[in-house]
Amino acid sequence: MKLASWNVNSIRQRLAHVRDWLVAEQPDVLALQEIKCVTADFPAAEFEALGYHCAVEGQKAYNGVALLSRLPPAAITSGLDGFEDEQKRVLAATYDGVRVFDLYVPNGQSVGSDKYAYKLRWLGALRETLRGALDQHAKIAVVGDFNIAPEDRDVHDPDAWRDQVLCSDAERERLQALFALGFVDVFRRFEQAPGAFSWWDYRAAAFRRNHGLRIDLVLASPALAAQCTASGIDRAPRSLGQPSDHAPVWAEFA
DNA sequence: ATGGTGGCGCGGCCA
Repeated sequence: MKLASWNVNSIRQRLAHVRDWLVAEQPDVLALQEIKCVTADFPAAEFEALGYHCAVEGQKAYNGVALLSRLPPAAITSGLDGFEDEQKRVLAATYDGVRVFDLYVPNGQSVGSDKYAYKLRWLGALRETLRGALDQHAKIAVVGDFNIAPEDRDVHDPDAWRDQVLCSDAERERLQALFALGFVDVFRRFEQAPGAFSWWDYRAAAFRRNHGLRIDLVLASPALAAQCTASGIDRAPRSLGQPSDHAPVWAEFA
């Protein structure tokens, strides 16, 4: 099973890129974030024509997540347990016994802001949701835009980013709390070249200079991580015209 | 350089 995740920054603007990538890479599941449209406006028919099922949690203008899959989704849920939220950031479904969570973690804006406090609360609720899910499912994948660079090697200039949002200790501790549940950042299970990032700011020629962060992750529960055979980041779509600011990330499971 | 670019939707917010 090949699982992938891509923050597309508007599915309506990125439809051609996503369609081309699906045809080329044939993932079994592609989790999308920042679709930036209501569910009724999601171009489901375009993906169904390629043989993909769609589960969509849309929102006007901001956020929004969707799951595209070869198999039909089972047991679709949205949101975090016990966390009321207007913002559509979480969608989960089960495929062939694998529970897949698609996340668009809050950005947090800046350390100390109201949005940062919301991000930390949200990550606390995520931890509780995943702890509960582990009681129900052995094989869980948690994929998406985590808006946290796990370590300094995931940051092009760690000193410049020190204590900034996406890199602060409190955010990294919340991510470590997921690892403490047994989840594994499968990308790091494999040999990777340095400077492997998944997001580059649109400004200041950041992609050309590889001024990026690795903030898009595939986490796997212990039983699923044991089946992981490969993981990577596909930089190619980021170099196309009118790209998303994120690249797709993927992992394969036996 | 207190900037820069991009999306939504049409002024300002968000990333």
